[in-house]
Amino acid sequence: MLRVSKLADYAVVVLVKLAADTDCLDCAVQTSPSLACSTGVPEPTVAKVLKALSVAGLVLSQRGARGGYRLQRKLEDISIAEVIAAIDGPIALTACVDGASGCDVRGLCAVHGRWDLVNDAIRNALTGITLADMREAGTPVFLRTLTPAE
Amino acid sequence: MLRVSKLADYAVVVLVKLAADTDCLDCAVQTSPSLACSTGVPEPTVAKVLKALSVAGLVLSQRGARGGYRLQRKLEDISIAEVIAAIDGPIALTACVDGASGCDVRGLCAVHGRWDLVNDAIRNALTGITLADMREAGTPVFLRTLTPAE
DNA sequence: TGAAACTGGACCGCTTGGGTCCGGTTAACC
DNA sequence: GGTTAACCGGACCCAAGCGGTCCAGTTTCA
Repeated sequence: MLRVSKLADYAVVVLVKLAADTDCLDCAVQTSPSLACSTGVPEPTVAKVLKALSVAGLVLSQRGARGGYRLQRKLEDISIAEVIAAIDGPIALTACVDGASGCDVRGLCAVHGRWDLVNDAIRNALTGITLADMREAGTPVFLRTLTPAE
Repeated sequence: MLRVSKLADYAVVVLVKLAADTDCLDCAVQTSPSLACSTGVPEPTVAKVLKALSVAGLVLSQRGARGGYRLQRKLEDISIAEVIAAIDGPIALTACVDGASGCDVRGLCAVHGRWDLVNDAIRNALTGITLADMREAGTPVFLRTLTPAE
């Protein structure tokens, strides 16, 4: 299904939320419990996401009392590709990308190493979209008549 | 990891192989056992892939003795997006795409409905690549300047 | 010194993809 | 007309990975 993990989805939500309340980067930090509350994502999950974003250099963490997280860069400077890579690892569609690991039928494979083409296309597409683009839809907080269509 | 399923990977391999031996569409069909042999993919798996490709209209199946499969269109007319959609279902990165099903925190979600942007970008990227492009790898053609965007 | 918050790791259940198997149906061939 | 070869359409099982949780440790502020 070519899906992105839920964690990556949460990461985008959390990052946008993180920017929404602290439009200046040096303002007060936000804690993971508060982010969990404002996003509706369970707190331990938020913590896990923030941790991954921290090691990836997308957010800054501040330990101790009055600690928390804040954005390290502006939303405009963070691409979706970076977020996905931070959470789910490098963007690689198949196992046999650049011959990394055991493609046991490589000798027979008619498209060996050609997924790189697809990978690059996807990567370029994701790099071209920033978190700021994602936020645009969210700002009208009365978001589109919540039709619980089911 | 934004991965594509192995089945979709196999599908591409099988389709390219299917075209390699029958460059004219009306030639003899190929059976799933023979495709399994020439691609190295287990036969039941090949059969499953071919079945899915058949219902998607990418290959034609011929039942009975001397039956088998053949391409319904040329490789140049089949995009990677179609193959992935045939195997893994519609290309949708997250569950909440176009509000399909239960995003239980939709009211809080700051990027509600914005993944469509990413989905479209991915879909366009995948639609622009055909199976013929994938096949080119068989010959040592360095037809691109594959600049990894990172 | 205690409380608040991040850090790092382990852990677990569930979903889902990958793979297999079997009976049924169709069509060519003898 | 019977046999055989191949697809068809399920059901089924196993393992890996993901989502989610928990806990002990560390850091910092009041």
